[in-house]
Amino acid sequence: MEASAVEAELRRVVDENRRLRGMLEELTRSYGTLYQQLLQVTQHHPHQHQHPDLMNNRSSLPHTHLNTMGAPNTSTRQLLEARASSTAQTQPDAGVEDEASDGAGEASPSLSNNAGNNDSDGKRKLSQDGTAPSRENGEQASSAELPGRKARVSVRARSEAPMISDGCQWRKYGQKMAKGNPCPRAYYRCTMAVACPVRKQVQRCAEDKTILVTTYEGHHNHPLPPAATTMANTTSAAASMLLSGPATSRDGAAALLGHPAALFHHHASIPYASTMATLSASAPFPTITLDLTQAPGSGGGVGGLLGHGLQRPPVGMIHPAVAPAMPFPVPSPLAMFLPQRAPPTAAAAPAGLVARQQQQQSVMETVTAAIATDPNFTTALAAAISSVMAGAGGAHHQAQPTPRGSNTTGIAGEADGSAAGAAPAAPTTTAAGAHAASGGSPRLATQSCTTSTT
DNA sequence: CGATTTTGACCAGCGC
DNA sequence: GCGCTGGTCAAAATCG
Repeated sequence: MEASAVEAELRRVVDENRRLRGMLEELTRSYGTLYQQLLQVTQHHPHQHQHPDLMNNRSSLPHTHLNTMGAPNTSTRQLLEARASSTAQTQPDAGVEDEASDGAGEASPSLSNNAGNNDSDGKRKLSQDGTAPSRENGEQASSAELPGRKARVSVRARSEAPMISDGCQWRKYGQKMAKGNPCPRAYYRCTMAVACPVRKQVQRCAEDKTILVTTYEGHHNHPLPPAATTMANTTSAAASMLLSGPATSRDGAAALLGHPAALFHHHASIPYASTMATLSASAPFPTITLDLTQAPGSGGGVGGLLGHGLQRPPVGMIHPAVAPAMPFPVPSPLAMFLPQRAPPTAAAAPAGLVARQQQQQSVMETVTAAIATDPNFTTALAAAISSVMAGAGGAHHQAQPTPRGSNTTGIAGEADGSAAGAAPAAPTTTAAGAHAASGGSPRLATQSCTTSTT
């Protein structure tokens, strides 16, 4: 009896495996189709905006927004289609530009409007931004953002270094002791351009000093190096998501809390946010936190994903300084947040080229293996795909507490107890970090999305 | 010597 | 109005 039961179960799993495989293949096809369409669109619509930020985004989109996804993504297609239509309706002047860029987000009213409306910058603006018409003009391109709202994107990453490497040049302009944290908070501004408005705060987590919390604010008004492009896209897109959310809501983040899928579908340009994003609805500034603290080996969700090889991007996107140290290639945006390690080995670059094809060929096998080795993951993947295919209405935002025990994600299962950070409502900053010890699966839905798209 | 960091002072917002 | 806090300035110090 028992043997037959096991056999039946095995058969069921095999069938499920086969079914999922088919779904993945379908997603792969969809991805390819979408990518081709995107290429066509970008080719047929030459630059219409001179804003360097937008230009930068456009050029980087195919790689950073799609490739880093690492896998087929029907929702991305849905996103682009939806955005293409919405763009045509709401921003006829913008053409397809916004479709390829981060759209309203990139124009980031958060900063542009801040430049004009936010009084906190008052006097400094006169001295710093007054000479930077590009900032004013370029970022005023977008009117989608509500005035006075200032989005921030917080990134949590484990790092021994005083500051994570994100590809940009920063100059420290201040340091303060923040209340409730023995570690000082450092203030940096981007120095890659004279009047670049981007600033960031760096502070170690009070609970776990190995975690470095970097908060970005603003949008670069200059071209970015490749290493920084993805980061900029990610943060700006995340910020735009917060700021361009339902206009009727006082807080876009709050609105999104109930629709995590909206985050994913509406802003697929946030390649990783769906994996570990936490939205703060009540903070002075709408803040989205990208939690990258759960590196491989820590038992965290992200590590679980990486461990399963599901976030394999094209090797070209691998951060050379980190990739060699990772069990699997890490998307550059992730890699750049990881603790800086020794310089890349000589074998890193060539190995990447060689591995590229091998990876593409073995992704399916890897996924299959992952599914086979983690039953929970199977369920998670199925649920994720189902949720994606069902549209944006089916998921729950991670910030909404999920009943304990409903551990349906393989990630959560693997990270059960340690990384299933309960971030109920996340009142202030980020509660999704590895230090969040309470159970639940607040990231259930968004992780599922990630699972299905990476 | 220019760029960057340090650090005390200043300012604005907010709560009481 | 006052005090607290976060954020920034800017002179001095330090670095390369």
